[in-house]
Amino acid sequence: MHDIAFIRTNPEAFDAALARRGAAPVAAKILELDAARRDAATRVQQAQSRRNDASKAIGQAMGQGDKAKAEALKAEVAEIKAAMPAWEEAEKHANEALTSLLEQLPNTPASDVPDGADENDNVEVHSWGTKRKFDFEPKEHADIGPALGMDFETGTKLSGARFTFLRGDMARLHRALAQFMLDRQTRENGYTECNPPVLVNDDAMYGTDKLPKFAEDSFKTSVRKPNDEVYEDLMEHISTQGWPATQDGYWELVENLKWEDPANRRWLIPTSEVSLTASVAGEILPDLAEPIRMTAHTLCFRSEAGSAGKDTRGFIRQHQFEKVELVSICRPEESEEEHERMTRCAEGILEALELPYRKVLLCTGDMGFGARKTYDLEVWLPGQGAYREISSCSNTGDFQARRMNTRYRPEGEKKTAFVHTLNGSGLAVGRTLVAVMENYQQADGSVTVPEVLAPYMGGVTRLEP
RNA sequence: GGAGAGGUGGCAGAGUGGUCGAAUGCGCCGCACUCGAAAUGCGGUAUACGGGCAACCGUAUCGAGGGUUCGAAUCCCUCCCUCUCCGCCA
Repeated sequence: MHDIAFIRTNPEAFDAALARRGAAPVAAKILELDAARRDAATRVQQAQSRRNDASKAIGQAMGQGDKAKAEALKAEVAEIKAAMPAWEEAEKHANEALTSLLEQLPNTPASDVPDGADENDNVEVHSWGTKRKFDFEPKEHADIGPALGMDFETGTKLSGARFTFLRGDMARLHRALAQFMLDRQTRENGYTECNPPVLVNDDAMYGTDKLPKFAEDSFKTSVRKPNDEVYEDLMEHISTQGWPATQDGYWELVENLKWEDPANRRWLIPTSEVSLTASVAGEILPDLAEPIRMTAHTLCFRSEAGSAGKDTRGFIRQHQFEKVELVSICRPEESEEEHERMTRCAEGILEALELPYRKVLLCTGDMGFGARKTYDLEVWLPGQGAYREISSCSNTGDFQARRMNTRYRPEGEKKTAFVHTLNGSGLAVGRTLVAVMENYQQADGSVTVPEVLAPYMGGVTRLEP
């Protein structure tokens, strides 16, 4: 969410910043709604003020036993009150219009983010590692996986496309990767291990800018309203609109009733960024002398609604996957440094696993909705002969903090200020498994286990067909 | 799932229709006393929005939302959450 005070004083700068992301100018519309909102609010407040004064006077008059005066004042208040609902409505409408406009606008990019339309305009910051020379044709993970316990067919049988069933040492290797990442981020990088809910409410999703714009990208639990509530809805409809003319019309009406209870539905988190970041929603944190650093290894769920036909083969793009997430909550002046640090913490995993990668600074056109600056880490996949995203580290500035109202008290200051929030993958476990398979594959179709994982593999050093 | 109790400031806790943004205590900040500290005394101590150069003023907020009323922390309705007991359960 954007700072309305900033837009008021810098409308051109605001439009210019959003234009870098390809958005049409909106500042004028925002200011118009803002002015309408404030005008209505002021009138409401003035009316309330007069009402409050009169009500106090009534209390005093009654205390002195002056009934006539009290009655006269009551009549006056009645008049004041008559004018209020119209302004209250006006304020409410302007407010809603303003909010629904603002919540659809992406974050403004940081000044050092390159302009660009899509991933082709991203800028490589550096690359690491040496691509292995193969004395055979390296295969894609999807080709060597099935013989090693990566069972796509059973996943599909149970749950459909984009679900996979891991067995044996393949499942163990997957677990080992997650364990290794989590241990590394907690023991060496100072993140606090967390185990958060993976089902969250609307507020958590909204605060981390996944709602309202990206509802289709997430799965949600559907909770039915109690039958008597649905019945009430039905009766209300019939009492206002009358009975449907035909039996079919009746069934259609029943079909179209809102059976879902929005208050009790939960979203399956698309990333534990949601749970970890929203854990500080609504709070005023002491002084943030040290950033709050949290990590969690969780399941993540994505409907992949916009990716039909993309990466349908293999383990790259699943509806359900695991990720070790990094989240930092820090002071505004420290977030850039924290962003670099967080990215380093993710890079450290790839380096420990000796997986070649490159670090990419995303251009304005490729950044996520809430980000003001993002680094992607792309791992080298020799089987595919391509770099593929394995981590994304974003600084959202105060964008999420405003949405979820998370503040801190700067030392020595009386006023609170919004925190900055950052999130990054450290790393996506499934894609790391893919990278290990493709980089550590042998001519006979086996895969050797990276050395750093030895403590987690119980003596298994190689996945054999 | 059933029965009951409850949700008030940083914390504890009073307040059941009026001058209550809210007693009191603790905590915290400042001042006084002191060589210094403790103890004591005095004063201060929520958040957001709007207006004002500012001092400051106005409005809202007592779990959330709605209602009654001239006026709601207080009365009514709905929901959420916490605690206790029973049941069930990994």
